[in-house]
Amino acid sequence: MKASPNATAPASFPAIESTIRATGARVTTSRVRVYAVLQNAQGPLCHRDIEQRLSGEALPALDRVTLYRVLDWLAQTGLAHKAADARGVFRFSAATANGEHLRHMHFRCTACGGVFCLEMSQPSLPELPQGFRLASAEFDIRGVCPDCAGKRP
Amino acid sequence: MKASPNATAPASFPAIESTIRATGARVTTSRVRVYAVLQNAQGPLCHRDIEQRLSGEALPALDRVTLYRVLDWLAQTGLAHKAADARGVFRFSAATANGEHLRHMHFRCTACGGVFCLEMSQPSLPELPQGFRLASAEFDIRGVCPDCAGKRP
DNA sequence: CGCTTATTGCAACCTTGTGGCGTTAATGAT
DNA sequence: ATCATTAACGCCACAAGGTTGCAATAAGCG
Repeated sequence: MKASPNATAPASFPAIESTIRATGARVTTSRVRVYAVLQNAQGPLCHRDIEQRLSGEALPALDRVTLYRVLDWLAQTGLAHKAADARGVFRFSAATANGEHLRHMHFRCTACGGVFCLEMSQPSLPELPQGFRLASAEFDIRGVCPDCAGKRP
Repeated sequence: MKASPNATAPASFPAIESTIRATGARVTTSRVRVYAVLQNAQGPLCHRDIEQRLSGEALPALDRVTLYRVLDWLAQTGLAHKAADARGVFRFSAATANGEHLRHMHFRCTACGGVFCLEMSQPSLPELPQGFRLASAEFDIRGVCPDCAGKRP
C-alpha cells in the first residue's frame, strides 16, 4: 500500500462505500467513482462533466449507458438529486445527509447551462392546490453568469 | 359537433399580426399561427403540444424545424418565454405585455412534464452576487400533478 | 407586377437518453 | 479459498429532442 497523495487515485472511499452498502445494493467501482465525483463537485454536474472527470482518473472510463444508469440509481435511492438545467440537460448533485436540499437556491446560466448554488435564506414554501404532491421546491433564477457575460458583453 | 364554429379557423388575428409587425420582422402565417396557439394556451406548451394543436387546424401542418425556429424567434424577440420543464423538454408560453412574468410560480410534474401556473403572491427577489445578470426568476416547484398521482398511487 | 431577401421546407446530422441482451464480477454459501 | 447466483456492466441499436445547410417559396417594397 502506498500513501495516498495523487489526484488520480483508484476508487477507494470507505465512507462512500458504506453509504452505498447501506442501500442494500452492490458496491461497484462505477457507483463509488461516480458518487465520489458528485461529492467533490462544487455544483450540479451534467453527464458530460462527469464523464470528463472520470476520464481524468487512472481507471478505465465507464460506459456511457452505465453512467446514465448509475446516476439514475443514485437519484432513485436518494443519494443524488436530478434536475434539468436551463438548457434542458439533466444535472446531478450529491444529496446532503439531512435533505436540506429541499430549500435551496439556484442560478442557471442560459448560455453555458451552468448551475450555481446560492446560499441565501429562501422564502417560505407556498401551499399547493389539492391533489398536487410536492417533491421539491427551488427558487430558480435564470440569467447569464459572470463568465459568459464577460465573453459576450 | 358543429356548434363551435371556428375551432379550425384560419390564421387571421389582427391583434397578433400587428404585434408581430411591430417587431420589424415579416408577418408570416407560421408566426401568426404559433403565437395564437401560445396565447390561447393555459400553460407553457412543449413542441409536441403545439404541433398537435396546429394539426387540428385546417391549414397544412408546419415543418418541425420551422416550428422550432418560429418558437426561438418568438423567445428572442421577447414575445414568448422559453424554459425547460422537469423532464428537460423546452416549453414555450406567450409573454404578457407588461413583463409580469418575471415573477411567476410554476408547478412542474416530473411524471408527465406538464407545467401548471400557480397564481400566488411570490416572495421578493433575492440580491445576486456581483457579475450575475438576472433574466428571470421563478419559484419552481416539482412533484406529481393530480392526474399522474391518480394513475400511479 | 416584378425584385429582393427573409422564411420556409426538406434532408441530414448531432446530442441526450433509453431498451435489449449476452458477459462480467459482487456477494453469499460451500 | 472456491463456487454459484444474479445484480450490474458493456455493447448494440434505437427514440426523441434539437440543430445546420441549402434550395425553394412568399412577404414586403418600389
